[in-house]
Amino acid sequence: MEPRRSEKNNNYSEIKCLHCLAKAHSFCKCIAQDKLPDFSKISSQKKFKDRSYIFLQGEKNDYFYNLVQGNVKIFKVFEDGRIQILGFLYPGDFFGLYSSKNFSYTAECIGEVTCCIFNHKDLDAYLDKNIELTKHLLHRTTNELTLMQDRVAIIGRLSARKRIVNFFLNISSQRKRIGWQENPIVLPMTRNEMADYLGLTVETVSREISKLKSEEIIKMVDSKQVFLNKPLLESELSNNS
Amino acid sequence: MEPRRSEKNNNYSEIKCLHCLAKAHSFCKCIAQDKLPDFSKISSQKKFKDRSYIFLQGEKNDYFYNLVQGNVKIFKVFEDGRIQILGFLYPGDFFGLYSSKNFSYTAECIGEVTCCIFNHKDLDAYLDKNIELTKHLLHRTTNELTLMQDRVAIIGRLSARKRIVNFFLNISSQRKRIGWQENPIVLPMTRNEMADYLGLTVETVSREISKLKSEEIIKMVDSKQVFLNKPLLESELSNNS
DNA sequence: TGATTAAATTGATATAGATCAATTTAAATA
DNA sequence: TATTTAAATTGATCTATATCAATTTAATCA
Repeated sequence: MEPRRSEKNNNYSEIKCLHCLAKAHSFCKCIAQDKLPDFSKISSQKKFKDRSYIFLQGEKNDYFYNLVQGNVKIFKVFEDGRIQILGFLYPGDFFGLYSSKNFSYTAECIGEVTCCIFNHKDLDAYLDKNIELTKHLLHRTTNELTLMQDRVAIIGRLSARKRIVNFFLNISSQRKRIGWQENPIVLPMTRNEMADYLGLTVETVSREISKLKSEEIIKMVDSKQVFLNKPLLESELSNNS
Repeated sequence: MEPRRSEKNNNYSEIKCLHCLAKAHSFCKCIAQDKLPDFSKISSQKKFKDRSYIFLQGEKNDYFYNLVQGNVKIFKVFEDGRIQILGFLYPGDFFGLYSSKNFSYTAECIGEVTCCIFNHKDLDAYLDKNIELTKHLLHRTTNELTLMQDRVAIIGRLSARKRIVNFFLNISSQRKRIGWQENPIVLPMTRNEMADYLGLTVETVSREISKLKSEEIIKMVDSKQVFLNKPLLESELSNNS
């Protein structure tokens, strides 16, 4: 009989949100337990393979995504093939944006990824019923805006060395925020991706990291793990020489 | 007797929104006529002098601002005095952000300015009563975020020339949007401010503008007005040489 | 209106970071 | 485990933009 379980789709429909791993960090964390089954209905979960595209810059944007598992990078591509990475996303981050224009960037999976997918219309209708959620989404979006403003300033005005130092410190505090160890940090991205994120070239990133190593401001645990001498890094940032 | 007019303050209290010049472009444009007197009560209007600061980076942020008249620039200052301008604001733009952290940038008047000022608490309480407004604010903030992402890509990856070309074209379409003439554009800011906005120096801005002039891609009507050869400018942007 | 101050332009030079190229190291795969 | 492929590092050189400095033009003020 299965009266309701299979009514909508194969995504556990009404129960998936109850067991969601990312809920604690997601925009939907403010939804009360008893409202979750209803909320569950307006999204579906989908898995993506390593390096697959979730959507492409320029495509029609009808969906809003919430990252549940894995990492996603969002980036813009220029006519000449140059790339600017806008962000490396973590579980609980949302993307695709809440508006029905075209995607202004591409979203690509780094490793295996699971996302919740919301149709704009459905999400919009749900927001009408839940002002708390709407306000929370507004807060999160405002926060994203502030971070993006920081990046404009960093890319517009800081030297390569300072951009990298700042990048390391940011990763460290991000890790702390979500309860991971803040010191040896892990760089899940390649040097090339770091460069594309910081508005630099691989070579410059590599050279500057080498310098920081030789000055013992950082220490490589292995090629992906970096131990930070935080006081020295902080002083690097406020150093006007 | 004046039973209600002076109840709250000297800001026309309940009627100022009815006559607001900026309403058509403001986040509050979705508020119905009959709800305006109530909405009017949660903000006050204030005038600011040319070059005065509305708030400073780092100060406690208890207010949300909506620009009614004039222009405002928002910018970040670094320890060494360098500046990164985040935006030149027009009537209908909001700033100060809807969140109670510290201001992450400074807001300064360009010319005489009039602002609507909202206390966070009061605005927050009002949003609870008006989901339409909350959603609209979310939309606008999302839009700001998209624009800021564009700027990260532009500053991170485009040459000085392309940044300037893009800047001119943006001003032109912004003017069109608010119903002003889109071709000779007016540059209300100094070359120095342009440089601080684009992550360049004055000298570079000046030189690149001179080149565009000599190549007849732009033509100066006077030092502040620029006539754009739009097709040529557009092709500059997609030019990979 | 002339004097003062600020803004913009132009030139000469320096340099941070890009580009091109080779090598080393690490990761993926047969 | 050896082989292939990709990522990272390092070197040599170039170039776009910054810096320093002088001049011109425009704006402000007494």
